[in-house]
Amino acid sequence: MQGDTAANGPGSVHGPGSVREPREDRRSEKSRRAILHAADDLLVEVGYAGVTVEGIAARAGVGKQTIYRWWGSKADVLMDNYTSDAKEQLVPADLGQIDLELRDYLRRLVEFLTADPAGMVLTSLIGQSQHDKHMAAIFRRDHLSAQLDRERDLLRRGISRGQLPAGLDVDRALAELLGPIYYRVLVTGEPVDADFTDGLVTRFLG
Amino acid sequence: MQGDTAANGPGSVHGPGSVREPREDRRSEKSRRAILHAADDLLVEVGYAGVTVEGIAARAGVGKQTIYRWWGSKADVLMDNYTSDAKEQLVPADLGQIDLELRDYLRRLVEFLTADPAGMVLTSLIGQSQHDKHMAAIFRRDHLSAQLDRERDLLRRGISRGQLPAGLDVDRALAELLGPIYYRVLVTGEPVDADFTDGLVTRFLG
Amino acid sequence: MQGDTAANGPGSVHGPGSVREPREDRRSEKSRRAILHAADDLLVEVGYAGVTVEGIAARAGVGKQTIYRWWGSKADVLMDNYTSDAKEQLVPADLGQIDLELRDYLRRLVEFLTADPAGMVLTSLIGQSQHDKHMAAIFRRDHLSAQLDRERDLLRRGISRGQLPAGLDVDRALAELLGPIYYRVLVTGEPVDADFTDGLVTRFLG
Amino acid sequence: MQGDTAANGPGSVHGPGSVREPREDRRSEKSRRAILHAADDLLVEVGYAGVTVEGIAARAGVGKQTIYRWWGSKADVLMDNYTSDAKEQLVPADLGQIDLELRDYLRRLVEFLTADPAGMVLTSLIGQSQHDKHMAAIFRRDHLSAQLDRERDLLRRGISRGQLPAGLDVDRALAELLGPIYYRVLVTGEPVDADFTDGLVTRFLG
DNA sequence: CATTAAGCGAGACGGTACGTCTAGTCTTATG
DNA sequence: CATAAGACTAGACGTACCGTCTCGCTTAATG
Repeated sequence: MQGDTAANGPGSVHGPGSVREPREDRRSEKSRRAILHAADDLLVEVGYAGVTVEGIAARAGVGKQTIYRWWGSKADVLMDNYTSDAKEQLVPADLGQIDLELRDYLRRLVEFLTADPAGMVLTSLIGQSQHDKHMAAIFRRDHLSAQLDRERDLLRRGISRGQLPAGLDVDRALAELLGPIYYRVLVTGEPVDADFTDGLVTRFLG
Repeated sequence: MQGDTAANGPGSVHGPGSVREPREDRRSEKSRRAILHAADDLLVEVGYAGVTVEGIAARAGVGKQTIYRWWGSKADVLMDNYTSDAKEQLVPADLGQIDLELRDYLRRLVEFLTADPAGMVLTSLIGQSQHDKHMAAIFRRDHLSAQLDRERDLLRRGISRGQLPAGLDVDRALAELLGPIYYRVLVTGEPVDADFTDGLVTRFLG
Repeated sequence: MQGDTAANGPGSVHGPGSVREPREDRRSEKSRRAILHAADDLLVEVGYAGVTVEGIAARAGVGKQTIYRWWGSKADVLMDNYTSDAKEQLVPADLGQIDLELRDYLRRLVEFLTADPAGMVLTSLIGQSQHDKHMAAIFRRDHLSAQLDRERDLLRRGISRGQLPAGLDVDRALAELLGPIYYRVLVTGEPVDADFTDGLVTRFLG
Repeated sequence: MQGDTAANGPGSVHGPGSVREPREDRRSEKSRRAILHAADDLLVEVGYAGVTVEGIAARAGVGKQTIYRWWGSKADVLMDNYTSDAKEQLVPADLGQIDLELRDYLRRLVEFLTADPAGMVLTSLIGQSQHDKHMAAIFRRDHLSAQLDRERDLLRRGISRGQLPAGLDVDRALAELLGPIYYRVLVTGEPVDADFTDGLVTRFLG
C-alpha cells in the first residue's frame, strides 16, 4: 500500500488489494488543480447539468482518464472542489456569546448558500444526492459530517459556557436552526434575509 | 395539472401562433396514462437518474414523440405524475384542534417523504430543481404553491379558531415547522421519527 | 423479417429474431451515400490506418450511431464502398479470343490494384483480413466470391469455345494466372508491367 | 537482426547526434527475450489486432518505455521475433535435384504459412504492410529481401547444375512459383495441399 | 570504493478513438 | 392529424491504448 488510509483522496472507496489503486505519490498536483479550477469555472458558467467530464478535461487541458483515475464522477470532482471552500468559509466563529455566534453563523451560511459560487456547488451536490445513493453517501462522509461537527462544536461551546441548557439535544437544535434556512433555499426558493435568521436565533434562545 | 389548452402544458415556451400547438382534444388518454404509469414504475425500479424518456416510451409502448409532444422532459412527466398523488395524501386534516392537526400532518409528511414512492418523486424533483432553474420554476408553480396554500390554510384555520396568535407570520411558521423535516430528509438523511415531529409542534405551540 | 436474405446489406450476420434489426426500408439513402463517399475520400487522404469511424461520421455530417447501425466497422464501410467499384471495373470483357481476354483482364487488374483508389481499398481489405477472421469471412462472402465467379466464367467461356482444354482445373488456373500478380502487389511490392502479365498468359496458354 | 549500433535498429529515424541514442551494450538481454516471447504468445492467443504494446509490456513484466526504446511499434517487435524463426524454417534445402528441392521448399512454405505460429506472424506482417508504407519498407528491407535471396539462390543452383535454362528470369520464376501459394493463403483462404504445390513445380519445369 | 550514468519496472500523463447510450428532432405508415 | 415506430444528428459516456514523461531502483564501468 502507498500512503496511509486516512490520507486517501475523496472517492477512494476500495479496500486494500482492490483491482488497481493509482499511486497517490505520483499524482500531478498541476493537473489536480487545473481540474478543480476548470470544474468550478464550468459550474458557474453552464450550471451543474451542463458540466461534463469531457468539458472539464478539455478546459483543464487534461486527459479524461486523469479525471477518472482520481475521481469517480463529475459530482466527485465538484465535491472535492467544494470541501475546501466550505472549510474556509463556514467555520463558526468563537465570539464568546452564543447569540452573537449563532446570528453570525446563520447569516454567513445564507450568504454562502445563495451568493457564493461554492454555495451553488453545495446545493447542486445536495440535489444530486437525491437521485444518487452512492453520491449521497460520499457527500455525507466527506463533507457533511465535518461540517456538522463544526456546528455541534458551536452549540457545545454555548453549553459549556452555560449559555445553553446542559441537556440540550444538539442535533435536534441544529435541525431547528438550519432546517428552515435549507428549506427556503432548497425547496421554496424564497430569499432569506437577516431578519429571518435573527428571528430563528431569537426564538431558539427565547 | 397538465394544463388546460389556454395555459398550455409546462415547458411550452411558444407564444400563440408559434410553430405548432398540439390539439388537446385529439390527445390519447390511453397513451397519457400508460406514460405516467411507466414513469412511476421506472422511478421506483431504477431511480431518478436511471429513468429516461426512451425507457418510459419503450415501457409504455408509446412513441418518444408522444412524450415530447405533451411534456418537456422526464422531470415534467414525473411531476405530472406526482401532483395527483400529493393532492390525495398531503391534505392537512381538519380536526378542530391545531395541535392534533399539526402533529398529524407532520407525521404524514414524513411518512410520505421517506416511505411513499411518490415521496421519492418529490425529493427527486426538489433535487432536480437545484440544477435546473426552469424545472424549479415549473415545480414551484405547478406543485409547491398549491401545497403551500393547503399548509397556510391549516395555520389560518388555527388562527381563526383562536388557537394561534392573530399576528402569526404564517410563512415563517411553516419554514420553522417543515424546514427541520426537509433538512433531515434532504440534507443529512437521518431518519425522522414521531418524537421529532411532535417535538417540533410542541416547541412551536409552547 | 424485412427483405429476403440475399438482399441484406453487408455485415448483416444476425439470424432472424436477433436482438434488434434496423429496418432497411426506413434507411436514409442520403446518409448512406454521404458515409460511403466520406470513407472513400478519407482513405485516399489519410490511408487505411488513419480512417476512423469518428472521422467518417464527422466528414459525412452524420451521427456515429448511423454508421454502427448499418455497418459493423470501418472495414465494413470500405468494403461496401469497394464492392460496387469493383463490379464496374473488374468485369472480364468478352472479346471472342481467350488470349486477348486474359491479356486485357490481367492488365486491367494490375491497373486497378496499383493505380485506382478503389484498388487501394482492395489491398487494404485483404491486409485487414490477415488479422481479422470475421472481416475475412465477410470479405470473401461479399466481394471475393462474386469476383471469382466472374473470373471463372471467363475461363469457362474459353473452354466452351474450344480455346482451352475441356478438363482444365479452373480454380488452379486462376491461382496460377492471378497469384503472381497479387504476390508482387501484396508481398514484394514490385511494380508489375504489361510484359509481366502478358508473359503469364503466354506461358499459361503455351 | 536487431541491428549493430552503426546501422541502428529498425524504425530509428534519428540522425547521428540526434536527441538520444540508447546504448546497445547496456541492453538487458532478459527483457529483450521476455518481450519477444510475450509478443509471440499474445499473437497466438489474441491475434494480431489484439496485440498491444501495453499487453506485451504487462505480460513480459517490462516497462512500456523499454519496448519503445528498442523497437518502434508492435509490428516491429513481431517482425524481430519472426525473422529468426523464418531463418530456421524457410531455408531451401540443397538436395542436388531442382525438382525435389522445389517440391520440398514449396511444401514447407505452405506448412509454415498455414500451420506454424510464426507463419501467422508473417501473414500478419504482410497484412499490416498494406496499410502502412513505413512498415512495408522495413518488412521488405529486414525480412523479405533475405528470404528472396535464399530463394533466388535455390533457382540459381538449378541453373548452374544445368537443370534450369541459363536465361531464366529468376524473379519472374519465383513469382510464378510462389505467387499462387500466397494468393490462396492471403486472398482466397483456400487450403493448399501437396498436390497443388507439386503441380506448380511440374508445370514450371515442364 | 564511491560515483555516476545508463537501462529498467512502473505507471501517470495528454490524447484519440472506441462502441454505447440518450437527447430531442424528423420521417413514414396506420387508424 | 395524433400516433407507434424508429432513424436521424449530436454529443457525453467510461474504457482502451497510444507514445511520452517522470519516478526510484538496480547495475555496470569509470574515476
